[in-house]
Amino acid sequence: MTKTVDVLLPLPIDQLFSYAVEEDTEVSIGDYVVVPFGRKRLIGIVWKYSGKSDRELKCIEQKIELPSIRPKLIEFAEWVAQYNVIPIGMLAKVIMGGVLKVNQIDKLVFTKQKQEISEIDCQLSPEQQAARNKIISNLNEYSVTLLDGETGSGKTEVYLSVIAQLIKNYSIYEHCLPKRCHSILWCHSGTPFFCHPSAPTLGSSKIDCKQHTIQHFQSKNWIPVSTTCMTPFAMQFTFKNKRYVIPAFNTQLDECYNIRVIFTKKPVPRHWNLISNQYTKQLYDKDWIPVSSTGMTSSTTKTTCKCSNTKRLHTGITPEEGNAQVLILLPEIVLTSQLVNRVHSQISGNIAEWHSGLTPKARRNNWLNIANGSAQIIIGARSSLFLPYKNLKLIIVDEEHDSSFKQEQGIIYNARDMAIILAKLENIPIILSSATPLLETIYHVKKGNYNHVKLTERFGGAELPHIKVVNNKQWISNELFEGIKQTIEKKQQVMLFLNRRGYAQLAVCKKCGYKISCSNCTVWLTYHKKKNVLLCHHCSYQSKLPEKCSNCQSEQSLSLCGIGIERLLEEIVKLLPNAKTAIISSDQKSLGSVIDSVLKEEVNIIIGTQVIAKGHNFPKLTLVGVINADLGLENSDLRAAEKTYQLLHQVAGRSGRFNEKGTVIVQTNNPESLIIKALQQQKRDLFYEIELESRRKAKMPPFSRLIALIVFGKDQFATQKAASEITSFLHDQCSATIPSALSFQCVTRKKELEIFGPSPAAINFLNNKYRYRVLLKIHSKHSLFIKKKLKHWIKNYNLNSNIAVTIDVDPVSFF
DNA sequence: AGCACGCCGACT
DNA sequence: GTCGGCGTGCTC
Repeated sequence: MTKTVDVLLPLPIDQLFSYAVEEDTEVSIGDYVVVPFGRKRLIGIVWKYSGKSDRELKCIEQKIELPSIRPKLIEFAEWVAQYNVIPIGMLAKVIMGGVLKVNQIDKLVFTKQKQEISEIDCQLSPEQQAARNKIISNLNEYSVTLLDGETGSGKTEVYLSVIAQLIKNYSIYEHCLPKRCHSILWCHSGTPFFCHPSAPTLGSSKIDCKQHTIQHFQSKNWIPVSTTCMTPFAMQFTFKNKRYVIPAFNTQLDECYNIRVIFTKKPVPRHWNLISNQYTKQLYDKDWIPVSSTGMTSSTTKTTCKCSNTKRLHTGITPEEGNAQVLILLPEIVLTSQLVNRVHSQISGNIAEWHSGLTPKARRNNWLNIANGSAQIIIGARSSLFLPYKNLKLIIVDEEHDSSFKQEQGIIYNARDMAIILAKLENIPIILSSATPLLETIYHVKKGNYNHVKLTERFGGAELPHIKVVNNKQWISNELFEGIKQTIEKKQQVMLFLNRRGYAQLAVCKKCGYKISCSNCTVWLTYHKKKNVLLCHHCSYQSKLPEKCSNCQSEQSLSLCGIGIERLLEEIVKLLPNAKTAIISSDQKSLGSVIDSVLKEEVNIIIGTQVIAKGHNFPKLTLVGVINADLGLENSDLRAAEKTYQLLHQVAGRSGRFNEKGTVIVQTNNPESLIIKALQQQKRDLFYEIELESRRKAKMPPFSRLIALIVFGKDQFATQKAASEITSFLHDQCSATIPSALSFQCVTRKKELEIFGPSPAAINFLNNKYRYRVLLKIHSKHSLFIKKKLKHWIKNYNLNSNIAVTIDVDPVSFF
């Protein structure tokens, strides 16, 4: 009987496809294969062994010689797909990273970069040292640690130092290798002692390790094992005069891990083939990989291959089991290259960047480096979670509160949350770093689920800025104006923060009150003076500013209302004609040159939106002006308060570093609000406490779970109807009269689920489509039941309609 | 996702 | 008469 396997293909489908495996090809789970699909050929991943099929199956054409993906990644992908209600095929796409294409297989040649690991060259303060040690003491299993501290307290230094240590723990020094023996085994203390069956030669030849070699490995908790005797069924060895006997080799193979086998330059003994062929194959199947030392000749490599999975090493990829891999997740692409540079200057190791902005060549190279284990530090955005790591040992989520971790387009998932799941599955530690953690994180810290490492000292003893609150009556209040003037006179820099792009929020007719709105969406168009267009910030629709009102035809009646950063710049120039200004917003293509000119002090007033809140350090900046602190609170968003607080805190943190104490002037209409008070008095924890309490009362996350459904379509009536239908379907499914034996369950379910809506979305009409929202609030731990029902309903409903439904699990935005 | 098939309008 | 629009459906 021929073997059949289920293959996952990179298609937006929630389905696996079965294929037959021909006798002479050997595939196992996790391999990349080329399969015929329709009239095309595609690369997919062997996902599982398949059951019987009643149809004639096509055959797998070819196995691609790449390291197969780890079983945990399959588990993770399944989990993510199920939790977020994503078609599983979409995960094949992210795993393969857009690198594996049928017509480019020959390009998958890996160029090796060999780098020695060197010491970290930055000095940690005693506090940072303590934080580092606390984290390092617990690197062997799953744990979540909140690394908490103000901007400038050295969170990055601490985690980089942790990474350097971790990588060093796992790396094997070439110069430490003993010269005289054929092979040596090292296994991690605390793990069962198992040895590679290639060991028998050790029985007769003495291990001649230099003292410092042993010390080196012992200091890293590795224990040398020398075998004295070995049969296929039992093995003995001695360590520190104590004799260990391993009864049956293969029965406990599953438990082996953390064992390194190092081959020396000498050829592997001939009888290895004879004795251990089947066991070697088993080891390969269990993902044991020999670490070959450099200098091994190609003929030796071939000998090694013969006795195992013959094809694995043919691509020229040397598996490097010894490397540990660390993933640093960042919220935004622009931050990755900055961090890459910083890491390069502090740790030397193989660094790979990963985000959607890479060139195809870099993408391919980085992916291969990650897949074969030679990339040690991976700095990436959301999608890097799904890469086929070989030996992932630590995850760091920097700026963990940042809502950019929530992917809103295509597949909807929250990379921060999924990172925690991945860490749990892999049983590895994860560090969440932020000055203003998510409320959820604080909640878990309080409950004792997460560790808390706090840094309280800022770099160079810099003090927290002084925060003044001013009533928001003018765009630029007198206090702020005076502040700017004084700061410039002192030859320091000012940053003005206004979270609104463009020139004016909207154009309104003075005669009839008509407001110009987008023709595709129900939003007002924003006037951008530089481009001289009215622009829709949701669908990018553009139009010219009309001469006369399109509603009442009166000429010259349009008035521009509201202030955006372009207008703010104009006002500043009016007030301070000699000021040297720069503007930073997401409308610009390259931020780098602007940031450079700020650092070179060619600029003394920086005006910007959101983007300036993140990451950039300007040493000469001592005054931050928040033009309108209330902007984020306009929409009815569950997290509005939290997000606004985080943003303002983050912006305020830009002010005053090194030896200058900074000032922040906040203009607001609600000086008495909790957010502003907490910000002004620097009482972050009080804010969190009150906010948590209000969430508890409203039974909102983290005290419940939310799922948002967005129903959208071109026909308003049909869309509304579909939204009502899905709502009543859910009502029926979750509270209907069900046979009495199950009734208890149903009563619970009724209590467990609340359904709100349908209601027109905050932006009722977007991209030419009408939108309705339904919000589900789940009070139990498990939401899978509902997700399955939803999936089913959508699958059937979409068969004959123009209506689409997106399912947003744990929504972050609510428009 | 692609890429077919299929069923109706403006053209040599 | 046909070229071509994109609505629907399938891919092991």
